Amino acid sequence: MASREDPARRYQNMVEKLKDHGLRMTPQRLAIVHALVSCETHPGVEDIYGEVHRQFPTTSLATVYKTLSLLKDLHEVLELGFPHMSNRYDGLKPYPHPHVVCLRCKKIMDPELESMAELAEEMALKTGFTIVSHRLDFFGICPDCQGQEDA
Amino acid sequence: MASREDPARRYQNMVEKLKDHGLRMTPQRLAIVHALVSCETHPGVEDIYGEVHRQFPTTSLATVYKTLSLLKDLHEVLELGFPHMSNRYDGLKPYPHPHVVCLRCKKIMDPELESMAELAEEMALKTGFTIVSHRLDFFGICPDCQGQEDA
DNA sequence: GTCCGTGCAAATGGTTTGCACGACC
DNA sequence: GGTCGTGCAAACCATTTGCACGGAC
Repeated sequence: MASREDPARRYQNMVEKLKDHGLRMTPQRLAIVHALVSCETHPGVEDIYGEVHRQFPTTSLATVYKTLSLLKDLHEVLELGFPHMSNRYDGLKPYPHPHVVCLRCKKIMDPELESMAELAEEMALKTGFTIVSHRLDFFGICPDCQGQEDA
Repeated sequence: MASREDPARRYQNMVEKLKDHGLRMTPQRLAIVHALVSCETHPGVEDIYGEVHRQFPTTSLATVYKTLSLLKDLHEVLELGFPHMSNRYDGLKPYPHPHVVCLRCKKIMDPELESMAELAEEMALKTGFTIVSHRLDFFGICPDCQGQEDA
């Protein structure tokens, strides 16, 4: 039973969505979609570019950016922008959810937190805002990096 | 009784902190600190620059950035970076806390939410991360903007 | 055959930096 | 008087855009 974040299913979803919108399925686009669903670690543009470039050495960074922008508009990928590091992308769970970022190795993980929906609700009530999205990030040091001496 | 976010108190705190670190109190710096504490709306660099520039017309944007960077390092101001809009600053509550951002008028407010500490705790337990900071933003439409027709 | 997507290169824009003059202590 | 801060201009750098060729349908 494939979960909602099953890579194969997500791959199909993305391809279908692109086709449904009359967009052409080029090898580069397929490779970008594949890179997105094959990576649990919230890849950056350079990661995706590297992956795609291995298969299609003429691929440009601009194409990666353009395709990511498309998928973002179709709500098939979640873009995580950071002030002091380049964007990271989540194609497996393309909806707002909490993240934990390791400040040392830049790894990004998805913690299990249930209470976000309630928090958004509480927010809307207290402020009168109509909430359309949110962003919750924790920053710290991951278990792997805690053992290491060097800064 | 001045609250912890009292502008006058925050102004004093910042000035003291700067002095304690052997930093010079120039008129520009005082004006920047003043602009920071006089604004409830999480001003952007341009806002602060505008305010300071009114008093000291020779002031440059670079000076504003440099001073903000200093205050940030001293944990006397909270910097809020956003992917698609320029940084906003909070000198009244220079510690991590939730924000609500109006997508239309770019207003930023501080909602009252208690449960963040527990959430961070839960996070640390579940992931093994040592959490050092966090960021929680809600995005939506504020009450003032909900009445307006135009997009 | 038509139109869209690609890839190159140049532009963008907020932020940062280098440097020389002038101001603070 | 020595050092730090300022202000100007140039550098930065991830991301975006313009445009002409080539590929998808």
